[in-house]
Amino acid sequence: MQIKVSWPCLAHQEFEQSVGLRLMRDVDLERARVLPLFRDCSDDTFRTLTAGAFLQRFPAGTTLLLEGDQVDFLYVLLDGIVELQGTWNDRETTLAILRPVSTFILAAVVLDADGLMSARTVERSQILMLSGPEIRRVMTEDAAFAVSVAQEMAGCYRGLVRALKNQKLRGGLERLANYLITQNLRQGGLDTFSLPHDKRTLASLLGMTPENLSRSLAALADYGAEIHGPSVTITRRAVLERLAKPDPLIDNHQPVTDTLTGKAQRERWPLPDRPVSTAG
Amino acid sequence: MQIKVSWPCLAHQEFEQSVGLRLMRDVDLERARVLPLFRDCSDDTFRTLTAGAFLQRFPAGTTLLLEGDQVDFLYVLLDGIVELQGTWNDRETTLAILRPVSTFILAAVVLDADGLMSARTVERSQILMLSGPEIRRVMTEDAAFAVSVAQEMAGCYRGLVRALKNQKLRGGLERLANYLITQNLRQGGLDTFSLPHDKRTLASLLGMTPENLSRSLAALADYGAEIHGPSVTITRRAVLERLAKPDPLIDNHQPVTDTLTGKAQRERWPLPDRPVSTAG
DNA sequence: GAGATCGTTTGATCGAGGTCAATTTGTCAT
DNA sequence: ATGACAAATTGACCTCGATCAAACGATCTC
Repeated sequence: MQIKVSWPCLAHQEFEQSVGLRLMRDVDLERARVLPLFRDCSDDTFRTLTAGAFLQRFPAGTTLLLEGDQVDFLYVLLDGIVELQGTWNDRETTLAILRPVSTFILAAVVLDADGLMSARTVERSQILMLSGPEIRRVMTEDAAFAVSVAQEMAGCYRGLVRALKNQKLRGGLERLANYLITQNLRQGGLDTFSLPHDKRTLASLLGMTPENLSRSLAALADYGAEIHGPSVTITRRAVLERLAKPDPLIDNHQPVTDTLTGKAQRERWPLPDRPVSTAG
Repeated sequence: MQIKVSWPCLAHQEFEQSVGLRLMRDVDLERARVLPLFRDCSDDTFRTLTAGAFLQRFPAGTTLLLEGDQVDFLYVLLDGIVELQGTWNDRETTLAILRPVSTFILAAVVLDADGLMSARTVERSQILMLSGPEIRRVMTEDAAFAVSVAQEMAGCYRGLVRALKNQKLRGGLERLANYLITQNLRQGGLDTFSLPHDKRTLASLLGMTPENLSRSLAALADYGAEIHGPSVTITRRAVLERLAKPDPLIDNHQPVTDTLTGKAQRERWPLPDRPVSTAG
């Protein structure tokens, strides 16, 4: 299904739409262009990459990639929510929840290796798929693009270091408290906000069972946070923070303003679930 | 393909030696040149990077870098052992143990950010230090080098994905069993081999307390592995593997032959502690 | 509206793993 | 050897978090 395009003919378009697959429109190109990954590359590079790319809509619950699979594409989540998960011995854990605009499985693409995690859509999602071989080829020709890839990888890496420290150094209640603080800041810092996912998923992300998450949420009433359904109210922030002890070397509290650029913007990933808005 | 560096004047050399600091000799340059990170870059790039670099010996137990510090250098461990650790709230955990030849804190260098982990020497170590700003500058000019950096980062990233899955999906005994199997394969696969670190460090790497590691080691007698001091003997491999259930998507069993190249070689890092021999 | 289904909550129980303390072993310097 | 110190082991105990089971609530279908 290689596509070599100026622009799609009608028949092509009809076919693609029938399977939820489309070539890229200008609007979509715009959205991709402003990503840190593509912002600095040459027009030529960008054109090459997007020419062979395509855009697809997936319904909720679709498995995009199974761990162990050969990875043929770099995925860019433009709309919707995607969960990255790992499995072993009938156990399953959520490694990250992605919101637009995020890339994923870049590492596997760079190394032409198989994926170490599965990816599935949590909600109906629009995803841009770029040819893996093309990415690798283009990297060797456009230093600026290769640098962007390295920076993106570095950001992802640091996200994972944070996640690992979070997991090894903190207990469940502490992880939860920090998650709420982070989430609160990301959503604007008001005293009341809402949980962005169902609790089953959240529990898996935090490395606990749903039962335990439920109890922990209740327990936070004594520590300045009250939860009713998906709604969270921080009643005594100081108390909550005394429990959570947030640390810039573990928690990334980037408030995600659209104007944010540079190194801060760069460390953008397995931050369990932070909306990184595109500047477009 | 030797690189002629302009050699330091005598006074300079004396000063440097007095603090255990040296510019690089040809032998050292050779060792660095064959690293995946430098193998593909131009002679020009390599010369630029190494000209401003220097080599230093550190005694055991030296803290090279404290988490949160600004990172000015890319470190390359040429000899010895280095531990990467993270801290929070008076707790401490080992994130990786590095053996020659490994680079570390590359992500922080790429993004010009502060380090998320501390680094300290476990044994007397020889370390090559390359200017961070130089690395960033050179990346933009030599696409091949930028690609190498991206690949190195991708390898490190995948190592961390494995570590996180290992931590979240397995229990302590399972982590230990898999550690032994991996270690055994790395050391040649004989039935008897030895633990490469003291048990305190190993416990921290595996995410458990020293007391628990001790008990777990004893418990493995029932699962086909007997441990006496630092010596491990696998008595019934099948039984041990039935407990461990090793998985290529978590455990990297690369036997580290010197001739190994390509994508396998590429995924080389936070593999808790595997000797990556330089091909030289 | 009745029933089915799924996610969440709650309770009771159990096991893994952490903590504290005491003992043993090993290593090194005197 | 002896003593000193650190590492490793062992035991007792307790906490955290997992598991099993049941009840509850919301949503959807019929």
